[in-house]
Amino acid sequence: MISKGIPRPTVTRLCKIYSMLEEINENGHEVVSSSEIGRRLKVGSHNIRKDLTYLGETGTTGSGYDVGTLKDQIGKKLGFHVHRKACIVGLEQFAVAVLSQKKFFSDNFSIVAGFDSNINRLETIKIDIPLYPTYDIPAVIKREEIELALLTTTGESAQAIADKLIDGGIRGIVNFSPVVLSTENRNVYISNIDIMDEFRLLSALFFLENDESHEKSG
Amino acid sequence: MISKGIPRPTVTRLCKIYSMLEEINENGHEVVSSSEIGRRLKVGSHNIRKDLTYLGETGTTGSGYDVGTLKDQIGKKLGFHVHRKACIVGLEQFAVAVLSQKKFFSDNFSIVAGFDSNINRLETIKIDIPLYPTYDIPAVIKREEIELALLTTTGESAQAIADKLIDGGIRGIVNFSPVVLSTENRNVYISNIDIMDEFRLLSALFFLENDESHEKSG
DNA sequence: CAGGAATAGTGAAATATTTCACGGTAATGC
DNA sequence: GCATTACCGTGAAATATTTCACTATTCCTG
Repeated sequence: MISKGIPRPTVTRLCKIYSMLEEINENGHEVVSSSEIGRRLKVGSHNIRKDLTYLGETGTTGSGYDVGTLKDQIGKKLGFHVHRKACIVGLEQFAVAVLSQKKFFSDNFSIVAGFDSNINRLETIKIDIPLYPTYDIPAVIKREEIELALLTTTGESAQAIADKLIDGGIRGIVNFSPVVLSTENRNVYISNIDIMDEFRLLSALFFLENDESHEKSG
Repeated sequence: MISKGIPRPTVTRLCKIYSMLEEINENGHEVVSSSEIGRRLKVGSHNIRKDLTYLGETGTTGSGYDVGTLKDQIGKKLGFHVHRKACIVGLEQFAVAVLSQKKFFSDNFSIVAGFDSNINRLETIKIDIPLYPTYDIPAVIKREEIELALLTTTGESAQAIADKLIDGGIRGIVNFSPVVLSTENRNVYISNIDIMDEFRLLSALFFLENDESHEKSG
């Protein structure tokens, strides 16, 4: 029983490491060290090695990790070998931008449905995934066994849409609308992404940096 | 010396609380309790109250926080009273979607410049902010005293763009390209946002949830 | 204005996470 | 094949963060 309760920060880093390994692999490198990974992620190599211990027997050599093997091990541990279906709700500019990226139709995920409350938009958009009105959300989620959703609607409708998604049995929602979604349902994971919040966080960080260096000398 | 070294998780939550307070304020509510905030953020009320102690004398009553006052206090502590200029690099669909949102031109931030390596695109886009080619990045950043950047280019050019931004003296970068940016410069904060990574994280979380509930009973 | 209910503030305890230090293993060079 | 170097794995120590328990304050009701 080596593996048990992987800490959340570790899971987050493993996901990033996985992405990085894909990238490294494309560039033709075959081995990578914990310090190299750490440098890229701005995290100590200790931390990376610790993270990797949660994979069980990491099966690595005494001189770096084999990129392909490590990627597979992370993938197996975190379930990336299971292909998952996703949908996108809200079909305005932002959604179109996302849908134009090929990677959302290969790899581990594929977007298999789009929803919008504006029926007219469904007909004018030229995308080769099936499009539905939002009232069909629960039915389509169930029928297609969709597990993930990318929510790009306005703040006003976001919570109602989320409720529909959850009603259909969605497992994860990436929320790009500017409101914080909430649900009592413990089976659903929600990731709220808000550019304005990111701006705020960054500006707070460098603001506090100055602020706190004052206080150190006081 | 009540205030000192606010923990990073606390800063992150305070930013979210700030956004939430703006929202609550619009809906006309005047007071809010720690448990209400916690419920929305999926965090314990203890945690919220602890977070708020970092504001110094929070000056609240024994029955909830005054929404406007609390917002101002967070804003003052995190530096949101200082208006900051931002720029956007990469002017394709995603950028257009962002630029159509009014909030990026009011409040605490304003986008005052756009950059793209494709000179032709600069002329065809109809947006009322000044547009420049990417080689002008350092000069414009310095001249306009831009502190934040939203990076929406492809992965290939992202790091080179980031270097230019940093060269110009940028303080924070929100990176929407799919590569993890890195810099040795300790004065620059970078937030990497990758939708694919979010999908991975969410799917890992619910995958592990099942996995770990097995192990509990074993 | 007294009693009860709801809520904030906070030091201390409990937990979680990161960092460290060091033993051990594989490749490299002589 | 021996020494050197670069690296991983990991329990233990150090830190950071969250949770708790309890006191004090305000509001509400009668």
